[in-house]
Amino acid sequence: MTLAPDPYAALCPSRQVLDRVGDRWTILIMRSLAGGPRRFTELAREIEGISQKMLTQTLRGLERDGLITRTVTPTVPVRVDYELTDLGRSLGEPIAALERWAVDHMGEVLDARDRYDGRETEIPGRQPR
Amino acid sequence: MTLAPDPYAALCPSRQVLDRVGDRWTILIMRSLAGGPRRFTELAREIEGISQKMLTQTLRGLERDGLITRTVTPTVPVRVDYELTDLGRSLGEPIAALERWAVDHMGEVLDARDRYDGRETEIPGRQPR
DNA sequence: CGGGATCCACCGCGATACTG
DNA sequence: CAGTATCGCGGTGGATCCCG
Repeated sequence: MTLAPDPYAALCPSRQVLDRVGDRWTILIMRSLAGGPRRFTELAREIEGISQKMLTQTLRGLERDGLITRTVTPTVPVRVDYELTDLGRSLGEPIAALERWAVDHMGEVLDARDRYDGRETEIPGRQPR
Repeated sequence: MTLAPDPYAALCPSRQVLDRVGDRWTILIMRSLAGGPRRFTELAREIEGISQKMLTQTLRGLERDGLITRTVTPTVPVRVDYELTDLGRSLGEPIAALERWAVDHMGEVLDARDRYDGRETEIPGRQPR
């Protein structure tokens, strides 16, 4: 920690992508934008539960990574549109693959969890019968 | 926030998968285990930078989700082997897709970042030339 | 060897208030 | 409308000690 602040950042590219994709809001925002350009308030409305701070922050990160564009129309009041870039759209494929896995296997995961949690909360001397 | 502690957990299955896959260590552990069963200390050695607490914690989570098995051999000292389940292995595919995207497009992302950061730190009156 | 328990520092994020 | 600025809390993870 004294030498390198984050030794993993430079290690694998997948780590960097996962840091983007893995956070709570990126996927939801990109899914919204997959339906076409969106204004700031539209995104805030479509993505239930997001704070305006996190929306701004995540959008900045996505723009920085070249996954979306931010277009300001200097009317009064100002209008800002966000839109996926080709790069952003290309990321949609692997994400979709992950979502397909989730949908296909979520049942098994949930079952596994039930089994695991059930085992843990058993009273040791008690027979399950 | 007063009604539901986490309204997103129940919303989409992809969210749950991403919470697993997205954290710092899951991918690294599963990649290690893709090479065959591993003991606790082997994992700790292969995955540089992980604390023993996070290794334990992440392994528990993976076991709970049915992605890995934990086998205890009651020798002295005890021996514990971790191994991917079929379910765990099946998750390898979508993850590999994501990693392929990362490798293929990391250059573009990095370029985009440089451009973005460059713009922001420009002195307004100064011409870039 | 393979953990569990505890303590603590950090900071991510929400809430709130203000602005062009 | 689309943000920025500030404050404060809670949870995450590292460090350390202990145990079967």
